[in-house]
Amino acid sequence: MSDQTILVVDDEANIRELARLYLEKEGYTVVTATDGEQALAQARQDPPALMVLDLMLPKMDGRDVCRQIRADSDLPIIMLTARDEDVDKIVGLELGADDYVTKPFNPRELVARVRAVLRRAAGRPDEQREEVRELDNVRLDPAAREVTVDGQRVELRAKAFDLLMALIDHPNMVLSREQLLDKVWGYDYYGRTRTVDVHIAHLRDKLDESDVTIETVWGKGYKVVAP
Amino acid sequence: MSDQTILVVDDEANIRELARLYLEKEGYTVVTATDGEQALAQARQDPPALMVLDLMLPKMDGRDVCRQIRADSDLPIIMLTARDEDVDKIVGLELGADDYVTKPFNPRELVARVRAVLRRAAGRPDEQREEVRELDNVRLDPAAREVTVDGQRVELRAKAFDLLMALIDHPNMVLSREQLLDKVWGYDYYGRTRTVDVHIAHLRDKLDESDVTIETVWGKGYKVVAP
DNA sequence: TACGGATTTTACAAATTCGTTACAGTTTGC
DNA sequence: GCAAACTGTAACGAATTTGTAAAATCCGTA
Repeated sequence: MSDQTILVVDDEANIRELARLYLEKEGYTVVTATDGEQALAQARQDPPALMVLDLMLPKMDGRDVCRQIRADSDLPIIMLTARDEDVDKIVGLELGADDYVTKPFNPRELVARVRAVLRRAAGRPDEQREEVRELDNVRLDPAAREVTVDGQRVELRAKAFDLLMALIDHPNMVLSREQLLDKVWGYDYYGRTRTVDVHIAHLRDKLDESDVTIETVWGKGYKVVAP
Repeated sequence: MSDQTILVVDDEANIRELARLYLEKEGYTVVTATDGEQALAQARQDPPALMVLDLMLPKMDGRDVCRQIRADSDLPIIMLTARDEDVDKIVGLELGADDYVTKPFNPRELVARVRAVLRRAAGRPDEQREEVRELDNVRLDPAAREVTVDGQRVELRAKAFDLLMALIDHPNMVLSREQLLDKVWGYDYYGRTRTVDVHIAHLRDKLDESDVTIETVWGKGYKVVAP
């Protein structure tokens, strides 16, 4: 999660500040630009981890900024658009943005999408988010949704699989029940945090042949460790 | 679940009581206000963990209450709205509420949303620096919540861990018991300062293999030193 | 609609931590 | 040296957190 920089590009100050407020609260570093040229210059000079880009901008339209960026980079881009915009063109071939949020937007949704896009992009430069994870003798294949221990297939239920993936993506890092709910169940999940415990128990049961263990960090959450 | 207070603001008594009934059943403490001014006063004087706020209120509209609160605080707010209200504005830019429930509402849904919003709010607690600290042969990793001495894992309880981190962030500097209570227990902690002593003793016990020692500065506090 | 597995909630026991207190031991100022 | 102030620490009860089995609910499929 090493602090990632988000470049927010919008000509309205209150939108920039709203985005800043929520993104910084989430631990991101936020830099801003007010027009297209500035955005391009900024992105070139000090590439952020992701760009939030308004479609309508002074000096250079958001479309053009997006195209220029896409001409030579995979920098993740989330477009801010009007509700009646043709979304297919934005996210599709023509512009190639990674996602979009319609204005006026719910800042929590923006944060969720930023997180999702970054997660997708995280392993992308060479590999996909579908990349196979390996931790010690545990191997997790997202595409096949298959987990093996020492090459031996282990059957996991859907939630257990996602939970293991969330944990294994941050080995040796404590993840709180809240974080796990956000990652696995979604940020808008309405349920009890104890649900996590039950799935952890199930997972431990399934992984008892493996060298990977899920440790309880008392009062904080869980983490996965390999000896 | 350290009992959390919910402030329910609505001018209709039966709505307040319905909300109270269900929220109290869930273990929350409920206080109420009947108009906007009262709500603001109440929220300022004794901040609740979350506010359930009707959009239409006497004296001061729910919108204004929400804006005023948002002007200087992150207090979670759930708005009660009519079904045909423009939800984007409420949760989005304009008001910045955390969630909304349409009237007439299903009390169970209200409870679920309260729970979810509180969970999200709890998920973003104290943002300490996540960098690894090292002092002599002691290494402290906040993300893993792991301390090692000469590479050897040392198990610390939550409070001991936080205490060590607070001390190690200011090596050679005397920190008073009050300062430590502020940093580790939070500025609003109400308790004996001697509690610190007990945890210091525990920490010394755990760190006896290390070169780092916690010195008592008589009448002043403690400091951590490395030879 | 009934069935069956997956998921979530619930309930309770067990484990663990925490704050306080009490008292012995230390240090300081005089 | 002596009293007062301060600190170390063991012990204990209370509160919190966790593990887990069992019940309840959800959900897709036959």
